Amino acid sequence: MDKQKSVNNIIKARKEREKEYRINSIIQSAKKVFFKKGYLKATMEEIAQGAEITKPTIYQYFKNKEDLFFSLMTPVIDDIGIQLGKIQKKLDEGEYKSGEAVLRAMFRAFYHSYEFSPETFRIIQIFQQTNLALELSSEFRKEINHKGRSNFELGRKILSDAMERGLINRANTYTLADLIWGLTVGVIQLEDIKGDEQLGHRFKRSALNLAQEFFIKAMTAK
Amino acid sequence: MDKQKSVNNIIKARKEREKEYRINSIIQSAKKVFFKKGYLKATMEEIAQGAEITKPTIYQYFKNKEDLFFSLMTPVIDDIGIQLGKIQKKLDEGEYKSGEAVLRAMFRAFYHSYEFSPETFRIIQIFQQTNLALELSSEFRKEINHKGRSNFELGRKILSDAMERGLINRANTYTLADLIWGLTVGVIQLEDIKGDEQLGHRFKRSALNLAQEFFIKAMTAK
Amino acid sequence: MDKQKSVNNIIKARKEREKEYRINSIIQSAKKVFFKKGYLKATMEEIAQGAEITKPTIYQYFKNKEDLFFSLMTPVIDDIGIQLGKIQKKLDEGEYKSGEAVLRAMFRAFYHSYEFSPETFRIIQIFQQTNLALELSSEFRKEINHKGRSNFELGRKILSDAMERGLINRANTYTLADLIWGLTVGVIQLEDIKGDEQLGHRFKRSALNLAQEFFIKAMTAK
Amino acid sequence: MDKQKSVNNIIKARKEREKEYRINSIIQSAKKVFFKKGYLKATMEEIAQGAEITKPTIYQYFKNKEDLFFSLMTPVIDDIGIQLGKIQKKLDEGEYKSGEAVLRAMFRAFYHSYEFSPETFRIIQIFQQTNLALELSSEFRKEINHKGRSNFELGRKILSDAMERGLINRANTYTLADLIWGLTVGVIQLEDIKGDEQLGHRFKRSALNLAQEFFIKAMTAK
DNA sequence: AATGAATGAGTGTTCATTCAT
DNA sequence: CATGAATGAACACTCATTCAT
Repeated sequence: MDKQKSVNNIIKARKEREKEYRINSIIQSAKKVFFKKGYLKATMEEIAQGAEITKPTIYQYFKNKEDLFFSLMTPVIDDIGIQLGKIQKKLDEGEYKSGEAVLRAMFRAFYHSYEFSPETFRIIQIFQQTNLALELSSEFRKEINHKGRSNFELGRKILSDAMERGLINRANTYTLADLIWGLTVGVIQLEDIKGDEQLGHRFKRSALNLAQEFFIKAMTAK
Repeated sequence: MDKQKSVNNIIKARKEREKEYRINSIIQSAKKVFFKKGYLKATMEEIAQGAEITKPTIYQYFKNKEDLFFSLMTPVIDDIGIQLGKIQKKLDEGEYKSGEAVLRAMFRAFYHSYEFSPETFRIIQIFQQTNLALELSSEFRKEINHKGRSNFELGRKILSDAMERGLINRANTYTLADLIWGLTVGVIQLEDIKGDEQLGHRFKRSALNLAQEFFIKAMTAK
Repeated sequence: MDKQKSVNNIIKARKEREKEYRINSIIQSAKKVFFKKGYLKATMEEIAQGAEITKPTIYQYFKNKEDLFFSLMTPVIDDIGIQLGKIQKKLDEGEYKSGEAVLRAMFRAFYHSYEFSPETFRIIQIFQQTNLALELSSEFRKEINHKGRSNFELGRKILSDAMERGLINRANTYTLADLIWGLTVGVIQLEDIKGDEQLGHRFKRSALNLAQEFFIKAMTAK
Repeated sequence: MDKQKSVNNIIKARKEREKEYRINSIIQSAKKVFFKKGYLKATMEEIAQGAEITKPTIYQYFKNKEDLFFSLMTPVIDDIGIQLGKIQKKLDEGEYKSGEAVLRAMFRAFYHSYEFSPETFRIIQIFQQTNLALELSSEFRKEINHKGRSNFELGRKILSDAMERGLINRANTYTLADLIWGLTVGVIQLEDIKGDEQLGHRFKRSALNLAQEFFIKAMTAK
């Protein structure tokens, strides 16, 4: 009997794996399609084809197009939050000896998700655009906006703590946080576009690096 | 008979005026609607209503939705080109005494169109998004890309000239030009979004100013 | 110039006629299809085909499926209301010499719309069914329910007035009004079904007539 | 070995019981859902959930949605047939002393199923609607229609026998049978609708009672 | 026997675009 | 020149039904 039970468990585990695999393949395909087409132009049909399934199967795992889209966003935003949390902790523990280190870490927090998965990162941009234009059902909108705001506040906190500790120059933390985020997104976006046009791959990313250097220099200059 | 001819001319002139007026009202309405809804969500119907005409009339003056959209873009890109041209000229004539002045002028060149008409400026962002997603008919795409590239080259030229003259520090001009543009667009975009959420109006625009200050400081630091 | 104006008027009038014709052909087709298939099974496609147009054209004249459906209902309900109104007026003016005349008139008020257009009448039945099951947008639902109730109240008023005047026997007017309506609808419904099955065409309608006779006899019996 | 056999029988019996229990729980759930939603809006999913099983299990016991639906109908129709059969028998045996008693019994035959289970009764109404609209597979349609007709003939027979015996006035039995059935269904239907709108619960059912009184009075009047 | 998963076939609705007037 | 009217092509989403396990 125990044997039977363990066989059942094995089957159950396999099914679980397959389910996760399925969800994952949908997510991967959705990422690609949303990335390539934007929210509105992306069709469930194309996403399904990319995942090698049929449309209705998507609806088995995701309530609707919005739900699917937001499922892509959440991990990125969460990831940024986690990275920022780590910085805050290290800062609290006095592990940063220079403002440069703090700022570099912050930039990396944002840049991290992009490096790991540029497609996913651009989902955020698409959200920012979509957010302006579409009436997204507030259910998800609220959640996302909440998380976004919470990340923003975390960033501000880090900056103001770093100021308290005399690691970086004083400035309006709202403005600063905006600047870092806007700069990162704007430059990445531009690079994406240029990348599409094959206009000099080797220069990609260097703009962002340069931006950081300038930013850091300015914020730590005596 | 001469009298008749001149009457005809007057009528012709009026018709011309009316035509321009009509085109202009379409463009103004299109600007608003594209701004508010993005390219895909914008409908010809809504644009027509805003221009107080009916849908088919738009097609009298614009080949299709794309054509209309690009008609909005061109002046903005041209405007930036003109501003950059002026800077180049002043630079050639040795009128800039400091790197700060040059860079400030460059930022203003980009920022100019936004300040003058935020709606129009955002059309460019929408284009950047759309460009990635839509299969835009290459006819316009080429034209726009050509102009964009030409602006980019103009910007690079200004930067490298300024370096030659020892006004700003040496750096990769490709990267620098990207940085200025990406930073401007990214921060404006962010401010637009935040503006929608009413999350602190007074901080708007200051992020962009701060970014410029940092940038200038770093590029002119000894 | 007057000539031109009158020509324009003629054209305008023709267009008006054509428009009404179009709307009418949609309504006729919708009637048939809703009648044949019921609300849910009826498709906009089939209605369009019946009207010899394409689907989107329907949406030029009707907001959506519901709107179209209710557009069919309203006239029938209104017609009944008008018929009842006439009865009330004649009753007020003392024109009915017997209870039999009043009741016969009431039955005819309901039966009138069926005789004139059985399809349209059955729409009401479909509404009653649909009303139970579907979440119809309350906008229309309210309007219809209001009219229905108002007809019901009108019927009750006639009955109670007739009682006051000693024309018919006293009874609960709520119950009576329900009875007349339920009986009419129920019998017509049954006849429709039987008619479909070709089970004795000559008996059709006689059931309703018989029901009326019984009803009248009972209500006017000493 | 006999022991084993009897154990097997016990198990078999249990399985049989469980199977019946399962079928019954599906039927109960289906009744509720069809009642609430009508044939088309009712989903197999919701029926399954109500029966605390999953969709495919339904297909173990019922060929398809239609089959399930008709499985609900048959008992109601049979019940009416049984009630009518009893009346016929009593009539044959001369147990009815008055026409009133016969007619009252007939009404009760129809009303019986409604009183016992309004949900089940409304299935019949839904069938009448659905029958008109859907292309039901003729297999079941025939069976149902046969039973329906047979009930109808039974009703006619009772009426004509009662006429023969001088218990009720003479009239066309086809018409009369239609009238009784149409009246019952129509009034119940109306009451159901009104019940939903909470428009006077206490008046419910009284319309049907009143209808019966009128009917009886008219059929037995000298 | 029961189920998780998958899917084919459909349906209402929207919108850029065209055309006769 | 302007427009009322029409339409082809899409697309999100649903559901009865099947199948491997």
